[in-house]
Amino acid sequence: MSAVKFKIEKRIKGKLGRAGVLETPNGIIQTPAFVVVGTKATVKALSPEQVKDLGAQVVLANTYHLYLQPGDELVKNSGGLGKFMNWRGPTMTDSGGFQVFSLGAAYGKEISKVVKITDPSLMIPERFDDNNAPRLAKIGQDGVSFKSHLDGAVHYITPEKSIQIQHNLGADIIFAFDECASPAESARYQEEALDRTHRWAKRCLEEHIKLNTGKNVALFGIAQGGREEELRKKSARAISEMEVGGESFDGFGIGGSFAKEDMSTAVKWVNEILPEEKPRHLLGIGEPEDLFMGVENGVDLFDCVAPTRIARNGSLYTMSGNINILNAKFISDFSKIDENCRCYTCQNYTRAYLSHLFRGKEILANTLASIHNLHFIVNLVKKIRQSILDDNFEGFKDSF
RNA sequence: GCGUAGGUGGCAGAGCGGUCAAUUGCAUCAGACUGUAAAUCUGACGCCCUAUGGGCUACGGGGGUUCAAAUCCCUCCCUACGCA
Repeated sequence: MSAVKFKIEKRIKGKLGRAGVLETPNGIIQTPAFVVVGTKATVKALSPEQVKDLGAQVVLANTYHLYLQPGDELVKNSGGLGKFMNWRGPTMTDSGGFQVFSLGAAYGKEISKVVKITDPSLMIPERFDDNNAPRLAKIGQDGVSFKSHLDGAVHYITPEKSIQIQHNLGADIIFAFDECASPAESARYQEEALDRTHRWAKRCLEEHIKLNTGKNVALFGIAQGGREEELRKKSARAISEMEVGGESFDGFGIGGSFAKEDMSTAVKWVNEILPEEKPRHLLGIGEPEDLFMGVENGVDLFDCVAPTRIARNGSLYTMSGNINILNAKFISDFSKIDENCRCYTCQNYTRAYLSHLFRGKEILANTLASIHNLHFIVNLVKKIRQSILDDNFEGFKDSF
């Protein structure tokens, strides 16, 4: 029996998209939904009340970060992630799999999970010095050794360890420990990494079943496969069919790197295979246009650091594109960030004031900007959901 | 009035004969950011042009020494501190 209940309420005709309800022990999530990222058990610059008020339903924290600081045992002793950070609602934790990438192959390089260069041969310079390039995460026999970015201490994380940590953190939904392979890696490596992720997924499931007796935690498996159709489909099949003693994953994450152009096809390949009665989470994706793409292709959950990160750097979402509030033209612009926005920031402050706060490096700038961007994204997904219920997804998408 | 230390690009502050249109920080002007190494990072920043090159004007003002001066000398102006 699954720890979470997922019910599909309505589908987009002729597409994979759907609107549903995901029930967790700590509350329900109306999907599609945007999961707000609170890596270190805090949504940067915001109080949980502010996160709630802007419309967020669920937050996602990170295994690697909380394991290093303050430690998963401490979070457990405090009563669990939700209690610890005073978030009354559903919670999730990522497994640390992304850090295998961000602190490993991507460390010190200009590669991220959304690829700019679509010709793989042009990316070879990024991998030529793989063995010499400094990195904080190295893949070992049956796990990954992380050199802490905080103090340099080495920690070996295995799939079992990640699951143990996540059970200690105590979120409602946890993820399998995977390898988010760099898009700059060769085809052969992608295949190797995929097999490794599958082996790890099995071990995660085994460990989870062991630890979940008498508990009610949901484990999502992660489909990888980079940009290759064959690998994507292979992974979707492997993860959805994976079973240990009759038990399988409660839902799925779609991980790995994409190019903007082929993100939709990649997501489609995967979601056509994943069992439709279980929820799917597109990991780390969440620019406005990506949300339509994801929902249309069957994604139920998104998370992304972009809204909060770019907010702290002065970029703000508007219906007519991003603005950089630090630009000189906003110094004495007394209009709202976005004319029709109903967020707390737009209801009470002007662009000129935000401009002033950013220029003065006032911490309130981060708070007000984060509220606006999160409100924009969280509510955009809510509107998309409503459009599905109203049989008007295409219409809403076009109007946006 | 005398003595001492100084006057350098928006600000602070290096440089003390050629490699100086001038280190660096801040400010300014842009850009980037997609499972958070992130309140971070990158670029531009005297003027002009046929612009990975060329020209012009510049280190308080004026004059001088030198092949060559932000750097040395003279003089004037200004600032800070000390003494009358």
